[in-house]
Amino acid sequence: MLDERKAAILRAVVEEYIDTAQPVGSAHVVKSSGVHVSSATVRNDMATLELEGYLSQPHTSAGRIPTEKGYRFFVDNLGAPTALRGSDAVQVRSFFDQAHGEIEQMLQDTSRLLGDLTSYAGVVVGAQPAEATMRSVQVVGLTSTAAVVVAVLSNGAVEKHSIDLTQGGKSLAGGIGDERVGAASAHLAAHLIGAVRSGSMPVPKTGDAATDALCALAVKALGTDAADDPDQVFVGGTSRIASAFDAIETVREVLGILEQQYVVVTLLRDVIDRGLQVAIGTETGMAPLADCALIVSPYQIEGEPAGTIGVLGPARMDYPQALAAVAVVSHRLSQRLSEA
Amino acid sequence: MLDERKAAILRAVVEEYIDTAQPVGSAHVVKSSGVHVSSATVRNDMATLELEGYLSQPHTSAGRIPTEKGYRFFVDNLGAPTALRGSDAVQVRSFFDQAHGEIEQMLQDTSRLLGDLTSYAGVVVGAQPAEATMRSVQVVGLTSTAAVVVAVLSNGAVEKHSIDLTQGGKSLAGGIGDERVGAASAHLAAHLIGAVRSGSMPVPKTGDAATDALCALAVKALGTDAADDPDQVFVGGTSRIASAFDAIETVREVLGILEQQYVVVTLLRDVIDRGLQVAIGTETGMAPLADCALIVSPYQIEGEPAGTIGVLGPARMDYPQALAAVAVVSHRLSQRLSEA
DNA sequence: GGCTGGCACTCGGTAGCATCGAGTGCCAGG
DNA sequence: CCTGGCACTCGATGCTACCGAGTGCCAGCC
Repeated sequence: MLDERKAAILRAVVEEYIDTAQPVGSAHVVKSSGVHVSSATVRNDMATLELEGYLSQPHTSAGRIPTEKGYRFFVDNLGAPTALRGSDAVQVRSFFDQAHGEIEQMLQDTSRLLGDLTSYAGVVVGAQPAEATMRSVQVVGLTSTAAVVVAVLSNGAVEKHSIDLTQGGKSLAGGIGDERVGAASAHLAAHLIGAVRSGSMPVPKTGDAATDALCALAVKALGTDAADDPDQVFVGGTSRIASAFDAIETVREVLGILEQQYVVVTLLRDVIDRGLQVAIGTETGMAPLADCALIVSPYQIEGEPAGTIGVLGPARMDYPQALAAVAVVSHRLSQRLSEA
Repeated sequence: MLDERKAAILRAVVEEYIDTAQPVGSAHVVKSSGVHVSSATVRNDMATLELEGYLSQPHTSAGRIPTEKGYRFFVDNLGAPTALRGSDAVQVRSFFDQAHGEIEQMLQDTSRLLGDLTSYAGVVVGAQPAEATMRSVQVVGLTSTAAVVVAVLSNGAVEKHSIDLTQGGKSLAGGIGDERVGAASAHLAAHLIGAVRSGSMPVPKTGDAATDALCALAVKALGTDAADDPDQVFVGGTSRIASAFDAIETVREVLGILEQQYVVVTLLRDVIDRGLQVAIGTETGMAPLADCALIVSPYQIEGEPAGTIGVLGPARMDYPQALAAVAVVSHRLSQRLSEA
């Protein structure tokens, strides 16, 4: 463990570097850290901190820069969470007061809100309605070989899946008439409404091969894990990534990551699963994010874990501010989604 | 109009500049343009071209760069459309052969495909099902003060709108029971199925105030113009924007535009409405896109105009390649969406 | 033992300067 | 009207000198 003074020095270096993106020298630390010792003493301590891996030096005659370990110590020792800036608090409040309508739209807007609050990229992974029960199930025929299943879940989510009837084996080979679609729709409604959505929902046979085949396709479509549903990832404020790094190549790589919804979901889930709230650099597990930090927080609906929000920015991120933003938004979002 | 040789010189400058991003000198033009005159002659012509606004000079002793007008002349005189590169043609073919499932997913993937083909950002604006008829309308209650209307349209689109019953005036003030939701659902289905979706769909009164109020809310929700539905905009390959410009500020601005779905829709629509296929620089009507070019193409479903695809890249874009990509993808997409 | 003032040293950044060369404009002659 | 020739421009490149922020270390002090 670091002694009091070294911790203060480290903290000062991190804060200064976050602010200026310039290597921090011992003189600056003396001015800003509140430790009342000479710069020579600070230098000695900084040398030790470098030896222990908290700081590094871009070149001999420059100041120090925090390492990943340095940032980690910093966030682990932040102490009491900061409050949001007043104007930001107002923005969050008015956002959630005005929020209404489609949940997807709201989550998308929330990702943008996170971006606005932090000047980094905001990410929202939507609720996985795994535990929801079905309120309505309906099959609607479009052509003789295409149909859609639409299900409304108890949490208000609407799921839609296309069905290609040519996939349904020989009993559907010739297409299917409206009456059988109707029969299948009624049959599914009768047996699935009230059931928990899952990968294996038993539906009894009707005796009619074509109707049963259609039901089977519909059930299969409905059972597809919603976590794989790419509509459930929302990223906002990506343009801010361009301001966060000066190496254009880094910008490209980070944007490339954010484009891949599946990767983003996995990333957030991994971090949450490891019990982290903040992942710095290699802690994210993704090489292109070596210069990034990620802050995550789960949110709940009616107390049940529902999804994750996060902020992705440079490792030299304003952690107190970003942590506050993520915490507040996660809290307000949970509230908002639970009250409906 | 430009004489033969000046046109050839201009073409050579544009092509070279697109390739290298370096100002092009008279000597290079002689080598690459096929005009068999001396560099001095080319210089004279280039001076004229500059005077007429097709070229500009970053500074006195440098080569020439195409102006917006120069690019415009270039694309207007491209002649026969180029074919896609072989490998790209294969990629398009296999993409559409494998495409299946949800239309939203497919459009999203299409935007990514466009990005891959051109190395710029791909944009797809989804079908506006304004002309579609309703195949199914359903109201599902969630709580005593919230419900959703779900409509399936003849083109396979599923529309979902949340309804907040507290907005429904005093007849709904106390919430509403399941039986009335059911009544409203049946009533709407009876009168709207088969109707063209529009902003004003008449629904007769039932005589029950609460049911009528709910119906009114549902109809209003359904009538909302689908063009405003932000789910209908898909942008892919944004990370490539980072490679397309060297000024990081430009990257930020362009990404900022692409983030605003409403702006993107408007942008594409404006360009299409002006009858353009290519919009260069200020032709886009957006100041931050001064260094960009946009290629658009509408696509059809069953011969009916359905939406727009496009590619946004730097003004020094590989126009032949990008035009070919947009044309082919638009064609194949139309085909694919019509066959279902 | 730990802190401090002092000092020599390092090395990236900047300014000044000469040089280079790609490119131009122009002109006189074919 | 085209061309070879030529003087000129001006960004890019490379060199040198220098500055200064910052370091490491040491001898001395509390």
